[in-house]
Amino acid sequence: MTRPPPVSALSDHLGFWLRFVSNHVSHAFAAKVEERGVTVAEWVMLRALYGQEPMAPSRLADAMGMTRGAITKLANRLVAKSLVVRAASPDDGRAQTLALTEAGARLVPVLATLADENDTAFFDPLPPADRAHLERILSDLVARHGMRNVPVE
Amino acid sequence: MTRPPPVSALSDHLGFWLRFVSNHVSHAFAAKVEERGVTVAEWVMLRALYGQEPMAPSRLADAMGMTRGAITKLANRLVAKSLVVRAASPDDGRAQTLALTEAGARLVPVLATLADENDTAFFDPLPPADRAHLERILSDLVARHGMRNVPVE
DNA sequence: TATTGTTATACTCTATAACTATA
DNA sequence: TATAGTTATAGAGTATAACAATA
Repeated sequence: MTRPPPVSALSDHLGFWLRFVSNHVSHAFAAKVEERGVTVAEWVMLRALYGQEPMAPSRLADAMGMTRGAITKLANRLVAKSLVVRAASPDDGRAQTLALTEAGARLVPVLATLADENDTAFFDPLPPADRAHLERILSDLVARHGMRNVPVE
Repeated sequence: MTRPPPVSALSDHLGFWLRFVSNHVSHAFAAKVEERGVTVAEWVMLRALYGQEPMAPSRLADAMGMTRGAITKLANRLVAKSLVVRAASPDDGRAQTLALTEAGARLVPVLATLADENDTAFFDPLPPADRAHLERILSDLVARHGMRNVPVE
């Protein structure tokens, strides 16, 4: 019987550790916002609409890096929860707009506070120099690789 | 009309940047392994089985941080692709084992090379000191928060 | 009774493609 | 004919709970 050739382990990759930590932070945040009845993707859409004029779904699709079909589905859920309203565009019969309801606008600061708290709980134990360094390295990577899509997963 | 109170932006959180970068790396890797006909979760299971004795699904569930139901589904797909085989355990009539087929064992080094290349392409542009620092900070966070589950998303 | 594993169900997120209505 | 948006379908991932077989 032949021995299996040695191959790299999952943990040999920086990408692995990045995903490990990122998933942990995201899952903790997801659990918090779900107590408020929304998912992370829904939070991202609510935040994108907050303080803005009614917005075309296609603009949201660009901003969130999702297809228009995905935006429709997400918006449907938020409309069903009475956090978002759809309206026909006055100038273009094809166009729709999405905007927060009053309840949606009230919810965003609550969710933003949860996001603040989640981040604080997770990263505050780090020495301040490490936090700053992490932030700089990550934004460096974003710039180097020209990343654009806002993550919602 | 009342102005909306100012709230933190998505990008004010380190968790946001972490997810941003992590998703980018993971999606690039997912695209690569999918050319070989497997998903990232399937790769994680294949790697876990590589070079090991036939393994109980429940052990894989622990190792991968998934439920037994999820493991069954994942294993079903890999069995259908002839990369994994199921067998009854000799000593316990309830128990099953999962193991790589020859094709599965041949595929793992190929996928491991893709993982190496993906990581290199993404992180090599960083100054070596930054890479080392990033690695240290991430493993520090893993330790501080007692994270255990291997990420497969 | 407890445990192993499978199956069923359901929900989120994703993408592609067909379709409707309007420009 | 192009564009805006919706709808339909499908697949991957997640989880819970019911179930069968065995211990």
